Amino acid sequence: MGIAERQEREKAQKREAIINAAEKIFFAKGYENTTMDEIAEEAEYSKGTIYLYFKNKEDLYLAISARSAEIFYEILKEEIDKGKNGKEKLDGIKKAYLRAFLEHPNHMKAILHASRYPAITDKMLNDEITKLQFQEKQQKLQELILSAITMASEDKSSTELASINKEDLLMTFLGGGILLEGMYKHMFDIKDFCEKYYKIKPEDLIKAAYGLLKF
Amino acid sequence: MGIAERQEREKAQKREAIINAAEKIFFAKGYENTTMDEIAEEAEYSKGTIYLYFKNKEDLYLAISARSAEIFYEILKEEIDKGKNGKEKLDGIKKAYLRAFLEHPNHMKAILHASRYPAITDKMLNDEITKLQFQEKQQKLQELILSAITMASEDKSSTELASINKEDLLMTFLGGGILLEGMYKHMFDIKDFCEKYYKIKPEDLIKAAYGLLKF
DNA sequence: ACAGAAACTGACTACAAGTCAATATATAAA
DNA sequence: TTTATATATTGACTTGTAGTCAGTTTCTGT
Repeated sequence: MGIAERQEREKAQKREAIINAAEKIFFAKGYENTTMDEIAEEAEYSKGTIYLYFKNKEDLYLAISARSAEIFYEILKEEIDKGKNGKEKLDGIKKAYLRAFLEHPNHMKAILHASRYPAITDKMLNDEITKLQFQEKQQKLQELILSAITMASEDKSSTELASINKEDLLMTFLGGGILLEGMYKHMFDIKDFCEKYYKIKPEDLIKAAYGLLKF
Repeated sequence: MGIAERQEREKAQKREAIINAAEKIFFAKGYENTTMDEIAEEAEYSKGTIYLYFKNKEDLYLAISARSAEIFYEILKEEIDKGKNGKEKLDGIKKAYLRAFLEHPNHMKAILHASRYPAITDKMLNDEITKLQFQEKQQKLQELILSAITMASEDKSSTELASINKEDLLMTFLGGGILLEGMYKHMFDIKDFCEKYYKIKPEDLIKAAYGLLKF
């Protein structure tokens, strides 16, 4: 039994090592200009081995995107947790976006770029495990943001926020995510997307998206 | 002289025809899944001919992006012009973004996707003609938005907007453009980008970008 | 020590971007 | 009208890279 566990651990470590090598090359040269041979060389494996751990080039890039999403989530959580009251927590969300882009430009780029590649989107929409992981993260993110909003709207000291509808605010973020190209392929098919993914009426999403551009 | 003019006109028409064919295939199958042979067949030319009109695949896609930017600009102008006062004109900006995404999803996608491809960005940054065209459009867009803001801030009826600093608002849009991935490649290298392109301090841009996420 | 499983390799295949010598067509000159 | 020159077009070819797979090496249990 110990052996099987060790084997699994080693496999995961090798996978990580390949992702590290790939990340290095991808970030330095860009997706299109990176060859699998280069990644293989950097990882000190043959190309065939890379394909034992990842279905194809896009799948490997997806792994980097997933890691990037994790980084963003951690920053978001950290900034929200830092806030002492609702208002501060909401400011934390904005701060997190900016910190993420300034401190981890390549990883944020990876998140935004993931949706470009058909195979990545396909896997996200059709592969059960990937889909579940994605939805789980998505939900954690929503809960985090919603809790900040809830606290802000219950916060007596911030009079202007107290009157704001919680669901509207959440939708603002979801709409914002779509406009920001978030990780979604289907941002463009807004009509379909609303119903399929968020199960809300497009009009409501549009209303929410308007909110994002409010100043 | 008449002949030379006709030749030029025909050349432009052929170019347009190729762009139309390419647009059809790209929008139907996506950039990666489209081959130059397919485009050539749709355009009823040989592949070699396509390369007489466009340097490469990315260059052809850039032409579609440019057309898309034109469409967006027209919608933006239309919605801003529709507004009777400053407040309505500002609302027009938001409406334009949403109309554009709902009515021309593929073209908006083309705008967002252009920055992904190295050769496209390269041409935008290094080819003098492309650069000039891009900056010209950029400026027209800025003027359009700025005029709406100016009018809004001078508008006696909208008390809340009267106090807002014009430059701050403009920067909010520029920052927003960056966050939205606009058409910019260098959105990610924020520090460099601020100084090179807009000649403003990053801190100011960040302040402006915060504004975008304000609710 | 051996058999079978698992991990790994790199030469090979398939496919698509981009090239270019050859060909066809249009224009100008004689 | 004929010929020469310029311009437009072609598609077979070259090149580069993603992805495969038959063969080899290494590990594990008996």
